[in-house]
Amino acid sequence: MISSSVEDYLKAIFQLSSEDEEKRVGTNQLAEYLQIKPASASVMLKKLRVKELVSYEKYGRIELTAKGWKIAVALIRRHRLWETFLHQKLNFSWDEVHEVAHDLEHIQSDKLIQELDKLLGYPSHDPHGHIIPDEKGNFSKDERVLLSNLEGGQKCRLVSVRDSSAEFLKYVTQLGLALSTEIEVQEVREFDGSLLLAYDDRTESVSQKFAENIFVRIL
Amino acid sequence: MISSSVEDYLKAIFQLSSEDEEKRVGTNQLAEYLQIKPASASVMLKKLRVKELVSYEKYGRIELTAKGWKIAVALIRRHRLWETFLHQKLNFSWDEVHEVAHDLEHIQSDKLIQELDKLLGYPSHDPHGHIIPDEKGNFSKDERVLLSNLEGGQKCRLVSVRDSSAEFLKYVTQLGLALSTEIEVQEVREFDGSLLLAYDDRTESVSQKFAENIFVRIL
DNA sequence: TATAAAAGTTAGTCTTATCTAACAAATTGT
DNA sequence: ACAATTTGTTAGATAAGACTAACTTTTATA
Repeated sequence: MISSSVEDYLKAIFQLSSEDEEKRVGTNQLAEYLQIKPASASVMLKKLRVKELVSYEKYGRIELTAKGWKIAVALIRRHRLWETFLHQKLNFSWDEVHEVAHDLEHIQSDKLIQELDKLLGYPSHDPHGHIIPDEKGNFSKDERVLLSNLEGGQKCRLVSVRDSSAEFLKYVTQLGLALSTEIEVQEVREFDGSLLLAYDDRTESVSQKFAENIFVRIL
Repeated sequence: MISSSVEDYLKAIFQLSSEDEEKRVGTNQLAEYLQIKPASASVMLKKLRVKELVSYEKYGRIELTAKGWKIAVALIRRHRLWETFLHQKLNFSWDEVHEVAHDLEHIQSDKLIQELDKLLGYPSHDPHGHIIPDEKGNFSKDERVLLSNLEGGQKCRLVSVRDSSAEFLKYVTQLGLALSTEIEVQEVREFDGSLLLAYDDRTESVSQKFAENIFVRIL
């Protein structure tokens, strides 16, 4: 009925839209995210519009319709449930789950997802700390903030990562950080925005860019 | 690297070849099995030959090369492990597992399959009683025979089904038969080959065609 | 053994999703 | 405000895998 490619496009638009509330999603950005050429994205977007999955005017900002949104959220739900499965049941580390989950998420079977959810005990978050939408597509939003927004002296708990690439996750792990690690921001350097962090009896300095990819809950 | 379509073809050739040891596999048969037209199969076969996955001469019988065989067996292993997973962990009945497993089997990740195998406790058979090849592609052959080959008075145990279609499996279930049911063949009618079976305090008559799709071990 | 039927192949078309090259619109900067 | 840059679009090509229609080879049968 609906192809994997189409699903990927919708999910990508969703992800890009939610990264920054008010940032417009454009053809180039989408193409870059999907690792294809802008021309290909442009062609596909026209088809998605015909199918009423996205809405936009030529050269304008791209948005999902209600129909497109539903499909995207269902896909995210499936992706995160599979990631959780891989991590929880099949001993995949958090930097290994993404690729395989990307293939698994395209399998269309309501029963499969419902039962998977049950098997995992209806988890609320995936191994990267991302919220798993429920069957109706409800996202319980949790108040989290980027580590880069904190100031010296504040304490927080790591709740999720923004970048789920294996590369970044390995780096995080190497630093001894994980979900729910309690962190104290000891200092923020004006000069380059780097932060000095204290956690678990260690002290590490991280770049601003790093901090922009870590979500925390302030304590 | 290797597409789902190619995998499907190889698996189909394998299945058809093992159905009847000495029956030749042809284009039409393959097409019928895969639910496509013979012309499409013909074109694809040419490509598979170029890739050295099958060997045959024009208009001749189709056979897998060692390379093709390996891929087919790996696919069967994945298929049967997924079926077992769906049945054992996700409450799918034996007539529901096939379709979803068909999608799942195409996901390529060695770790995924290894860990799945471990999670399931290294099962030897799938929910239809079919042997699951090991990682090296070893098939421990078990001596089983078609129910249709038995004679009146013989006792046996149901070990697997030949047809895995939902339709057939529902019928089997409806008759109160399942894997490991102990059956006594009370009578075989010369006239139409139908059998009178006794098992679990009931007596049922089944057609020859039905009996040709049930594998048993003689007791 | 000649011929009809069955089985298999080839040629050409279609769809989906990609690409490159060329072009058009929008945005930015001076 | 107009040129330069960035962003987006169109046209035409390609690859995979399916299709139909027409043709060829093999097999079965009268």
